[in-house]
Amino acid sequence: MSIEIKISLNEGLFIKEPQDSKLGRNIIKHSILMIDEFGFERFTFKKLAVEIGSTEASIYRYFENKHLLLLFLVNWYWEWVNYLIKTNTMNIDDPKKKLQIIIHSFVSASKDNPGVAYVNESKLHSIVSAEGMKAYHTKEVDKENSKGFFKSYKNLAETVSKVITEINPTFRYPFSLATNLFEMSNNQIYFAHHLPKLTDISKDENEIDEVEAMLNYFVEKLLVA
Amino acid sequence: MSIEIKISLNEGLFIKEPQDSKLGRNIIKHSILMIDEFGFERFTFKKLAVEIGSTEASIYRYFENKHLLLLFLVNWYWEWVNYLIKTNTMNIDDPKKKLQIIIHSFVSASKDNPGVAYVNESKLHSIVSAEGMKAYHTKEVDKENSKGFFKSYKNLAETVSKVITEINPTFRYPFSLATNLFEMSNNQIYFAHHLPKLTDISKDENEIDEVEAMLNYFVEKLLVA
DNA sequence: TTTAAAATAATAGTATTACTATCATAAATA
DNA sequence: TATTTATGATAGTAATACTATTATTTTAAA
Repeated sequence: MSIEIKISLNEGLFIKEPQDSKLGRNIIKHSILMIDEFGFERFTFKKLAVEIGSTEASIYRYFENKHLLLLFLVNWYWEWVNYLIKTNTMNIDDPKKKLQIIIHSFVSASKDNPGVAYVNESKLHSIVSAEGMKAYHTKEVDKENSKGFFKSYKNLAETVSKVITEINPTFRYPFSLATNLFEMSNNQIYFAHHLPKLTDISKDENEIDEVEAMLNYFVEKLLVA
Repeated sequence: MSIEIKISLNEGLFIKEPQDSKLGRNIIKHSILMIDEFGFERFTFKKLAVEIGSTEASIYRYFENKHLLLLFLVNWYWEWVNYLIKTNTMNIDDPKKKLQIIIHSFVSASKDNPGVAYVNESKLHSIVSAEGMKAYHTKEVDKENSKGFFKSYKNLAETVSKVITEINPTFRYPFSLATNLFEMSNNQIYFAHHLPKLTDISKDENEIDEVEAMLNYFVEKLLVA
């Protein structure tokens, strides 16, 4: 017996719910592995089809194109982080403690978690860190935004901004700080791995902990000190 | 009579220096306009060639591919911001004042400037804000980094981090803060335009000034208060 | 001013990508 | 068992991202 988590996402993100069939779950699973391995640009539906022993046509029955597949994965991740935050802060009253848990979730949504069989949360985190922003840096943002394709990120920002406001009701930039904590977390981890001169976070060691400490320090200074 | 600025960039970024010929400058000029108009994904050398009345083959003599062209433009922008910072802080002693000027340069490297004939700095700023991160979020980062293709960004981070350290010598994250100020500036402007629920910056009005005020506030809190 | 060198244009061609369409077969369900 | 539904196999198209070749124009040197 096990607890099953199914994350529901905006129906416009897919043609057919991939989480409800074996092939669909296989698409999710192997697209995560392959995007992480080859990068988004070099990832194609053709390669994915070969990998999972299916065909391009079959994959196109689930996702309109690889951009929407990425958007699906990124949304899944945002929802996942939201879920982690909700469950882990549920019984916590102190908003400062809550924000610490949020920051911990941002930097390590991968570790310690039960997880979903067909999602490698750790690799999905890498993808979000390395490719996530490509999901909303396109000429279709406005159209896609009106369809609610970024709802999960907005929810996340909303959740975090509320905690920020709880800590300091006079702070004027709760949403900007919320998104910046998330973006900065991803960015600085990415920099530590690939462009170390752009960050103070050291590679190879426990950069996760360092980023966490840094974000906590920033938040302390901005909201409390 | 006029002052001419020529920004020299890493020679690996291009096959033939585009700033030294009419066609090259045309490539720069119209690629900026077209990437801004259509977005990076939909921009192609074919379309650019038609636009400037040249051919794909001719453009390929200047740039290996469109990714390297983007990297060229983004590097140009980084150098340009660096140049603005240098000239505008030259006679300033107070490091806090210097950082204010730096922040001003980040948010509005477009306005008030003399500029270069074949570069629309304002649109280039939009491109950096919307597409800039794509220049280093690829599977080739490490290889390209070893070739020095991100030198200009590192220089910028170095310059800014020094000022940060001048303000507060005990601050432990000068590089992370430097890059974050830059990234946050671009991000929050982009959010204000396209995903307003993710930011506190209001659209349409003078979002530039708002972002500037926010970053100044953050810096004040983090380094001084 | 002629001549050679260099830059650009014109044209063609290839492999890959991002799809769409059709039909056959297998699996699930009524 | 019949029938809908999902998947597989196969084919095909238009666009993209190049490379190669040859012709023509521009520039610079002799």
